[in-house]
Amino acid sequence: MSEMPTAYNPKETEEKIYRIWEESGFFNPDSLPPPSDSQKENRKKSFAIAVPPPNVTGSLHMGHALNAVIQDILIRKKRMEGYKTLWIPGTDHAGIATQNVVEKDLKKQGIIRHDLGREKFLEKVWEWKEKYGGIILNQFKKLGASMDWSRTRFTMDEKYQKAVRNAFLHYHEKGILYKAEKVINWCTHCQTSISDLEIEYKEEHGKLYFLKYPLIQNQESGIKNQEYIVVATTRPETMLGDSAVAVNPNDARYTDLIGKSVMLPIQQREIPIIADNEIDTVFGTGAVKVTPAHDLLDARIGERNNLPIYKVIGQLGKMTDEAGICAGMKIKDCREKIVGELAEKNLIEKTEDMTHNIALCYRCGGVIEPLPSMQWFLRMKELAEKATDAVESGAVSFHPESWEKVYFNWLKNTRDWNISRQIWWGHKIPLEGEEDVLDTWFSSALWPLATLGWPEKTKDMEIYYPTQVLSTARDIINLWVGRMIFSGLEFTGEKPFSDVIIHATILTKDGKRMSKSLGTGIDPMTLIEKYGSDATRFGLIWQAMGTQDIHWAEEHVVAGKKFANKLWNIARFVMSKTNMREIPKDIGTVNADEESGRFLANLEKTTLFLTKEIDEYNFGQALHGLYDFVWHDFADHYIEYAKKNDTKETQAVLSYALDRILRMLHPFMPFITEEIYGTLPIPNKKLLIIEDWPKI
RNA sequence: GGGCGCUUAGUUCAGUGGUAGAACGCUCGAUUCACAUUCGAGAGCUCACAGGUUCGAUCCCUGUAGCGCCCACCA
Repeated sequence: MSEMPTAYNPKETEEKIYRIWEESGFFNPDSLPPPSDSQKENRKKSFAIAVPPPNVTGSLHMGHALNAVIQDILIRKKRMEGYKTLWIPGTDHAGIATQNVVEKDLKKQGIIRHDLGREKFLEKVWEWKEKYGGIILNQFKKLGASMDWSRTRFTMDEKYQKAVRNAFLHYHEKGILYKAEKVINWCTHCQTSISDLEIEYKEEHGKLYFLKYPLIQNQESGIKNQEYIVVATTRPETMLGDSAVAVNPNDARYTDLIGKSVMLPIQQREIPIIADNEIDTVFGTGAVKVTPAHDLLDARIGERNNLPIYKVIGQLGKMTDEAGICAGMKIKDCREKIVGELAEKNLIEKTEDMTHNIALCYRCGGVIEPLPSMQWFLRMKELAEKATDAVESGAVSFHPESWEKVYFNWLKNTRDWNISRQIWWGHKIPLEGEEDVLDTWFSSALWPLATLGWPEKTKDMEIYYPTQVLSTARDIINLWVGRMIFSGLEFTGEKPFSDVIIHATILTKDGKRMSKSLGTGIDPMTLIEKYGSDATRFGLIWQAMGTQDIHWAEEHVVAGKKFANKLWNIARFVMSKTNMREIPKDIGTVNADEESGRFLANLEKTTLFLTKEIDEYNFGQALHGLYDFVWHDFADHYIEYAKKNDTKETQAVLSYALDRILRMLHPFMPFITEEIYGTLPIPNKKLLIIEDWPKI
């Protein structure tokens, strides 16, 4: 005890302790020592988590930190309970996102991607990956994550490429992969297609133009007293590519006009008036100009009615030759010109102000143009059904359960998945003559499989698949979780994991999104530097009470630091009072007085509560309960009592309680508990990380 | 347009069909004796609002308001 300073110093301790853990090899389930008697039964079972691989675009943010701590708590508890416990680390190549940050970085040096050429550019990306991938993994260590580093994976490492190739070819042979020219979301900045899930919408003030399309009047038409049909649009420039006007078949205003034609102004093209059920009778005039090339709804209408496609907007966001008088112009200029022309011809009935959503790329913020493009698609129907069944049957469950709705909703409505991307950084499509790469989520979808060695029939697959827990943020439930579930089922016939934990989102104190670019982000590493890793973990979990978003408050990290110091001093006191050589194995043998009995009953109750709350993924509740017990019941109350009643019995209770508290607290605050445990004079003790979880 | 969540102390949040809680902050006091990163005491919440169910509602139901999020092709 005398060698323990009065204040706990995390800096000195944490690095040392992490090294001891790494050297022990206990993060790797293959090198666990033989189980204790109480661990024996569980050792037959495995408990595995594949960490959601952070993008190699930068460093860990608060969400990563919270998620890592949640997983580490589960892993550490299971390890103590005796399970073959495996936590697989890794990083994600993050296609577009990484390509973008590297491009930005090169731009500072005045270099453009195309100057370098594909090969040289990819070298630069790999350099970036080495640097930032390393930083990220090191940050996990700082957080105390007990990951098996010998199994570290990257979504583009050699074996992973094999897995991706295998998956692609499987779908291909199965016949649910097809190549087609369809209207997709095209990012004019990234110069690639992106999936529906990669779009962000931003509200913008704009105008709704009411355009008059002249009806073609001839003897057959029989049209009387009506010269125009009026269509409403926010994008007048796309009229250059119109191939029809559509109305709802039940719209009495237009019944007579269905089957008739209009003369498309400027282009001077005769186009039909058709009926389509998807037209909303309430919006605008109830008559819609149909541009099959540049709108997803119009594309469907076009397909149903066999309309010709006029591609008037090109991949660079400029008007094409088919745009006639606007060929080569920027979209904005074209709009001005078209509006001018139409106004001159008196073909604009009116304009109205309106706010509407414009589609932006979730990575670069560039404008998304829907346009026809030759792409690879994965047929989703059967896969979505598999993914739905897995959750409906209870094979996979969400925590909190309410997220299942979000999941089902997407699967029910999802369209075929555009999996090809026209960027450089990613998995190449494994077919002869194909230059494109795969959507980064195509490879992410294989994460739980590929990290265990699939498609090889590895020992790891046998032992650890399916994994148990997948913990992540809500915003990638569909982007990632759903796709992992159907991939797992498709390739192994088994779910990839059984429990999906959707953790809270960390916001700023006033409920705003944490964002690096807005300067509202907090760096978890700064907190660790300032308060220590245990305190940071404490602060994160303390606020993670459930589904409620966290309005981040640093004072809880301060509380964590104080708590660590409290624990330190509890240990100093207990060691000064007792002989820890004699921790009673079974406290039932201690002939305790009434006060001690009450305290011990509380200890049992807390153990029970804690175990239950962790098992139910209520981490905040678990920590609050434990904190309360340690500080108030143990320190404030029982230690004070033991000072006044310094007997063999109270000493036994003190040492018994300290030992157990260290075990219970270890998943939450692993460094300090290991450090204290290491100073206890107990013969033949092991590292706390593999000691028994207290049994009730 | 659909769906979801939230509203409880100054702040961040728990919680329960029957005296309303924690942490931090605040006030007052203590202190050689594990810890001042401490200890003790205390002030502070008509549980968003309005109805309803109930012997009893902060909790259950309905509605209203405010805030936030997700999904969707309002051209």
